[in-house]
Amino acid sequence: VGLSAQSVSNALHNPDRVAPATRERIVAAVAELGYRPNRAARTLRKRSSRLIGVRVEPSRDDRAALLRDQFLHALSAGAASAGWHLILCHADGPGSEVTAYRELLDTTAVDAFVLTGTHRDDERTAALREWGVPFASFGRTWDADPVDPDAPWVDVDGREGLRLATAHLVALGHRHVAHLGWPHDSDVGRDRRGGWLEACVAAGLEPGPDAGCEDDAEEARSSAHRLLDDARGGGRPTALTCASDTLALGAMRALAERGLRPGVDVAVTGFDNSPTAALVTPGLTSLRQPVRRVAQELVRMVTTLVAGEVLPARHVLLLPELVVRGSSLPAPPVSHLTGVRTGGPADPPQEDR
Amino acid sequence: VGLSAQSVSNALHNPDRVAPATRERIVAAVAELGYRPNRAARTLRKRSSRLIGVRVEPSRDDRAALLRDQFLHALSAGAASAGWHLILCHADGPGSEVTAYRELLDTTAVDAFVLTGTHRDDERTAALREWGVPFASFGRTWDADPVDPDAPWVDVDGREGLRLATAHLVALGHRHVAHLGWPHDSDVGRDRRGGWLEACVAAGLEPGPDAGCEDDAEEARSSAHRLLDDARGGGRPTALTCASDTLALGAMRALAERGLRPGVDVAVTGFDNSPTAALVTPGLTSLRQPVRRVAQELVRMVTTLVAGEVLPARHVLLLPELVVRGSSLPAPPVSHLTGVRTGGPADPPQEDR
DNA sequence: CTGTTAGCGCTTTCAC
DNA sequence: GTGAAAGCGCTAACAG
Repeated sequence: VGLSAQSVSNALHNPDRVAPATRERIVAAVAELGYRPNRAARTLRKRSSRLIGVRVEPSRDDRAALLRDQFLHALSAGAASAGWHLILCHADGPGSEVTAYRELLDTTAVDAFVLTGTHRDDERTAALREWGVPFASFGRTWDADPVDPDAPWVDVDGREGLRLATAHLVALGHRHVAHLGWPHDSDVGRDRRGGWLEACVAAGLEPGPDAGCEDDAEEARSSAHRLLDDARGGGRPTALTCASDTLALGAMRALAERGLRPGVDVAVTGFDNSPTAALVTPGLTSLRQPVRRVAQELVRMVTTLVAGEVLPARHVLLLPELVVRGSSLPAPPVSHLTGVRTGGPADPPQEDR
Repeated sequence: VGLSAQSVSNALHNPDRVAPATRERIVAAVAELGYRPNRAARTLRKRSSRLIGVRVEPSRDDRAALLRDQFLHALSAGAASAGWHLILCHADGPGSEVTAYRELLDTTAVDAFVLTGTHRDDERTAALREWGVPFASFGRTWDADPVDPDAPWVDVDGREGLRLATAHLVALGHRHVAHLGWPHDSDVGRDRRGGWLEACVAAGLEPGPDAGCEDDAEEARSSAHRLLDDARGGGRPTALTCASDTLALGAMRALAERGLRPGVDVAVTGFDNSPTAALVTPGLTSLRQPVRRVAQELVRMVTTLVAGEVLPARHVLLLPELVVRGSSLPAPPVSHLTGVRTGGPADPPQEDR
């Protein structure tokens, strides 16, 4: 346009440093010629790539881990709207994850990381903290470290979720509500179990039996059988709250093996509201995680941190929402001949607030 | 090490241009100092980023689209083992996808793309072809374009899959096998339906009724009801092959509404072997897509293309594998008291060949 | 076989 | 308000 490259750069990034008229001319030319700044050159110069590293974990076929797919999409959407991109980071084991992070960092390939499923004494948070790399985590860090328990995270309130589920069951008249959760050394598991316990106590009920097992449908099946043989809390449980959809689906299999109908004979609730929950018959009552909002918050956090600004809130705890389907409702599905259905695949469109 | 930067570069990328002794010295120093070449600088100089662009599509809650998650992981693994990385590309609508690709290209952010779910007259393949950008697709391009029907793809043989499923049902004694597929304008749907038809004919059976609907569990439910009311092919269908797990799950709901038991009263098969298939009760017989191999082939293809070499095979068609579970087996699940189970969540570990 | 030169496209700094 | 100079870290091309 007869101007120096510099003015173009300024016009695009420091609009106030350039005469309004000149700027207009430049912007017009940029649009017309379809000019796009070169990412690599900018990265080289600014030592910042506007790239967020995320690890994609291997999926196990026996887990209803579908949340991850939605999460990645939402995260990608959030990043895109802020002019950022996601780069996937591959690590085979838990140990190699830190190595993979280091490599991405050293090659100036990423500015920040988003972690998922952080746990107590997580080596990833420790490493990133030590390196001074911006990051945020989906899931509390559950950090016992008194030095800096302040790693930024966004999480969904599992305790409140299980309180909601349990209260829902109590409202339906259940007096013997059991819980199928994760092992006792799991912070998330303890949190969710706590919600069940609180709701039972709040309703003046003696809590039913509870069990903890890995997030595996087969283990859940055996554990559910044990719970159904247990009469603590006053008689066989008539309702079963589970810490995840995977566990709930395992429990539903146990019910089927005993000739019991989910909802009608024993109410079952899950957690995550995975697509599977809507697809099984009867539909699985579950707790929807506000994945979109989680992702938005995470992007906001890491971009803020990369900009060197201070976070308004280092921890965000969002509320899950109960989605009621047939697995917790006493009425059996109505015949197709009547055209009436009970909670099934045709849930109302899910506007993820 | 008292050597020039150049020799270091050579030692790492053109090992034969440097004296073996010098090279060893360099390699040792590199390891000791933890030197990592800067990605941005290399990209700038070589005009190549070793980045593959992939779009993550929005997930709908009513589809068992879990394959995507596994696929992304496998692709990431394949890329990593070749020294490449995946960058996620976000696009809201189908139109903006091409725009998003263009932007990633213009900023030299990516060297190639991997597409999924390509269809006839796909604007993405058209654009990438026109731009001369290396890409490969998971899913045939079904290209009717006679000019260059040669876009590289990897796909899974749906026709053979439905042949396998149908043959399995025929072997169990079913004589009235229906098919629940996708709309007739879907190439994939036609392909899978063809497999069912062929297997029926090969077994000397009059094909049962068939229906096509969108990949939506609710639509599948109504369609399944219609099929079960249909007596073409000689009597009410006793088996139902479906073009996807989502459809099969919708069909299983229809069965439940009629008081029919999957497997025992009407056999059902799906396609994809999504995690949901293993988690429902009874387990859903399905066709496993060799996702890992698909991903490996795709990475091999795009890296070969980027290197400017010629592809040994531009099209790779892989075979799915039948995974038999309770939904297609006549015996009802054995009581838990006996300890014996029929096809359920505890499938043997799945070594994705 | 090794070192020097140059330049990828951009932006920070500083004259003008 | 605008332009010139310099350099981010790397590697292709060539000279020594």
